[in-house]
Amino acid sequence: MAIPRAAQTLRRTRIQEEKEEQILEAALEVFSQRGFHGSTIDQIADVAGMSKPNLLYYFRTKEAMHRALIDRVLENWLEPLQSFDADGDPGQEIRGYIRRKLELARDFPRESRLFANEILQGAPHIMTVLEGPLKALVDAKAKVIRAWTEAGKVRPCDPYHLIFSIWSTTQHYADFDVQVRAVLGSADALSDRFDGAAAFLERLFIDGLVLAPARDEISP
Amino acid sequence: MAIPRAAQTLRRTRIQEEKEEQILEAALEVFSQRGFHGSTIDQIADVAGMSKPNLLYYFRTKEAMHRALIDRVLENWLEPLQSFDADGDPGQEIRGYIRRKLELARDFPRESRLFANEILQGAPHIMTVLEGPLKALVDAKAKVIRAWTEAGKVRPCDPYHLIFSIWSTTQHYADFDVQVRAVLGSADALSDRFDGAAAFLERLFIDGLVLAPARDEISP
DNA sequence: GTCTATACCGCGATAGAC
DNA sequence: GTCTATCGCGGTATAGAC
Repeated sequence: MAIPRAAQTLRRTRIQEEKEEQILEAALEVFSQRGFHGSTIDQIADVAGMSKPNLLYYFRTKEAMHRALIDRVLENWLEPLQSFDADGDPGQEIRGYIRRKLELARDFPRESRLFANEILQGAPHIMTVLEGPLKALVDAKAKVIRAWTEAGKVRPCDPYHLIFSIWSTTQHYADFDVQVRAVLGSADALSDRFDGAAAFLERLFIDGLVLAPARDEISP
Repeated sequence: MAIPRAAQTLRRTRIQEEKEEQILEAALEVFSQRGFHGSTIDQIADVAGMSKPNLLYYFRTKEAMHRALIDRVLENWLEPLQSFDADGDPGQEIRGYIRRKLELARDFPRESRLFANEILQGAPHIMTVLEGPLKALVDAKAKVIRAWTEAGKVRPCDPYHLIFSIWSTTQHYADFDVQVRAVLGSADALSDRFDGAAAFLERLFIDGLVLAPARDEISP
C-alpha cells in the first residue's frame, strides 16, 4: 500500500496537480465558511465545477480533503512568528509582526477562518500541532520577549498574553469581518479598514508596551 | 396565527418552561461547538436526555431552537457595553469593561462561541441585529470615547478599532480556549489564565491609551 | 404530552459504463 | 479520468398509538 501511494505521487501529472489545486481552492471556500461538519462534498464539488464522484477520485474522503488543506495552510501560517528576531529592535519587530498578521488577515481571510472554525470546534484535527510545533514556537518567542523586558526595552508583561493579544486583534478583522463591516457601515472600504486597524494597533502596542530609549538618544 | 401563538405562550406551564430550558441548554452545548449546519437534532436530543420527537414537540424546527437560543443570549451580551458611562473616569470605565468582558468569557464561553460560530459563518441569522442595534450602540459609545480624546483624557485613537480590540482580546480566551490551553500547557489553571489575561490587558489598554492627569494631581 | 414508527430527503461513498 | 446510477446511512420532520 505504501509503494503504490509513493508511485502515484511520483507520476502525478501537471493536470492532476491543477485539479487538486482547484479542489483545494473550492474546499477552502466551503470549509472556511461552514466548518468541517457543516460542509458537504456536494457544495465543494459545485464550487470546484466538478462532479462529486470525480472529486472523490482525487481525494477519497472528505477528511482527506480537509487534512490536505490544513497541512498546506499551516506551513504559511506559522511563518510570520518565526521571523520574530531576538536581536532586532523590539518596536520594529512588534510593528512588523502586527503588519504581517494584518496583511494575512486582509489577503487570506478564508485561511484565517478555516483555523478559527477548526479551533472553535475543539481543534480535533490539529491538536497535536497546537501542543507540539506551535507551543514550541511560542515558547521560544516568549523567551525573546522576556529578554526584551529584562533589558528594559519593553514594559514588564506576560509574553504569552502579548502574543495572544496580537493574534486575536489582527485575526479579528478576518474572522469577524461581517461584524466589523456591519458596525463600520458599508461606506468603509477594505483598504481603509485595514489602514485604520494598522494605525490603531501599532499605536496601542508600541506606545503601550515599548519603552523608548531610542528617542532619548535622538533628542536628549 | 398570532392569537394561538399568544395563547400558547400564556398557558405555558412550569414543566414546559423547564423542558424548554433543558433543550436550550443542550442546544447551546451543541450549537456552540459545531455551528448551526454542523449540529444535528440527534446530538441535542442526546445531550438533553430526551427523544428526538419529544424535542421537536417543543421546538418545531432546528432553526426555531437556534433562533430562540440566539435571542436569549443576545440580551445579556450587549449589556456590558451599554453600561459604558460618558461621565465616568476613562481609566475606570475601560478597565471595568475589560474585566466584565473577561468574566463573560470565563463564565459563559459557550455563549461566546455560539456568536463566534454565527459570525464566522456570515451571520445569516443575526445580520439585522449587527446592522441595527449593535451598530447604534457602538456608534453611541464611539462618541463617548471621542469626547474623552478631545478632552485630552485619552490618547487620540479610532474609537471603533479600540472597541474591536477589546472585543477580540477578551473573547479570544473563550473562542480559542483549546489553543490557549495547548500553548500555555495543561499545568495552567482556569483562574490563573484569566488573572494573567486581566493583568496584561489592563496594562496594555490603560498604559497604552489613557493619559493620567489624576496621577499628577495626587503627587505633584 | 410523550412515545414508536416511519416518510422522505440529502449525505458520503462505491460500482460500473464509457 | 469522468460520467450515471445507486447503495446505505443518518438527517429533519410527521403520523398516529398510548
